[in-house]
Amino acid sequence: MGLRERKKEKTRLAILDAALDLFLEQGYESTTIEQIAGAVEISPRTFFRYFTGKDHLVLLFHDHAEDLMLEALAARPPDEPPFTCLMQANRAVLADLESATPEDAERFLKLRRLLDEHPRLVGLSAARGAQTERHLAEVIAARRGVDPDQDQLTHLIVAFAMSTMRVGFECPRNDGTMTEVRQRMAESIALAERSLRPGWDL
Amino acid sequence: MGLRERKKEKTRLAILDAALDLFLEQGYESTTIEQIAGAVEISPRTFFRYFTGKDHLVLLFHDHAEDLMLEALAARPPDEPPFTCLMQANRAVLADLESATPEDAERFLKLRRLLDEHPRLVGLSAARGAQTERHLAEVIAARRGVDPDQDQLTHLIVAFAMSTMRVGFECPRNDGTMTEVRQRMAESIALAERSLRPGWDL
DNA sequence: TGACTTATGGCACACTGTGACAGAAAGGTT
DNA sequence: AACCTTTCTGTCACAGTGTGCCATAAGTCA
Repeated sequence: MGLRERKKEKTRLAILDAALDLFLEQGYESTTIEQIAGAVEISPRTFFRYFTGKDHLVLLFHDHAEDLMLEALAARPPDEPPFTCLMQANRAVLADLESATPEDAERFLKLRRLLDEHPRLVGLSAARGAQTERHLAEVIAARRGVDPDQDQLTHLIVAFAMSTMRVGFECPRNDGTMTEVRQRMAESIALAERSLRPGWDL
Repeated sequence: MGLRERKKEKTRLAILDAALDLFLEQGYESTTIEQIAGAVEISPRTFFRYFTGKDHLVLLFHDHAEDLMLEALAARPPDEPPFTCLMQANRAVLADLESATPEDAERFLKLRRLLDEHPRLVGLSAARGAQTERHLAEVIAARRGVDPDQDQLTHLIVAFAMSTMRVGFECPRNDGTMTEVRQRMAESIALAERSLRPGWDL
């Protein structure tokens, strides 16, 4: 990896970290791009070359999680029931989180605190989730051999799976440690699996 | 009702109708507030006195639906299982839709077409849905006698109910008639009810 | 070194959204 | 009718977001 790319990645993380701290200090809305750019000594114009906007900073994890889920899904045996697959994909995201560097773990926990404090960001998160839902629905529809535009069950399966994930991550305000998140997420998955009728997703 | 209020309501609907048509004609993003205001001959400033922004126009139905659901929920017997209640609340929204004036029905169908054509608006819709989910979770938590900040099952119940609603409304692209929407919605509710274990929500 | 590719900063611009203020319209009173 | 009060409206000013364009600076490679 050349100097150029290393420098870019460094700037990228510097922006992200500065932004997260500013958001937590003075709130999301009241933090301007100009302030973020100022904190890492770049021009506001350059900020937009790294991120599409303030929102993007909050959704980095969602981007990553979606990638992981699609990967995990592709790796599952084709005859595995769809909801089971999706739960495995959820666990894959969780596993990735646990194997993250301390820096990334800290970023994730900061993000979680941010979501707890700013309901608007939960909305943002949900909007991004809708996008992921569409992508997952494509894959699950293909697995089930149905047309994603016609089959409601496919969408219901994906929506339930995403709900499970969201509830595990967002819902009960926790003390903000990684193990706590792990527990909550596992609890949510167990709850969902126990709530559904066997074979409902076939 | 005085002249003043009648006039306001007229302007309100004029803005809404003009906006929906413009959105469908030239797309959501490429329609500016200035154009909408121009179409109904008001100043852009006045637009913001009727609606908080372009988004608000798309979310009027969601506002209404949330009100209906909260009302319906309050009217259900206190010992009814939570998910059953929520499904009844969903049906209440559907019933309201069916008893709507032809004008309102047309607005709703235009909105649906809009959502089909603009994925970003689906995200918007999901963000608004997250807000409704929080409100519903408060009510359901109270019903179940638990702390909404601690109980995951409450959030899962609400999330599943909202998923059911969303899938019924958004998912399979239909031909755009009111009876079609009714069928899809009923199908989605039936699907959800059949998928869950009896007593899972207690 | 010199020629190249790419990143950056500055500028102009369109759009959204809000506060402040002055004038117009509606409502009520005598 | 004339009057005052309340509410709505338009104009102006302003901060913030986000994008296209172009010159310049920094990195890459021969």
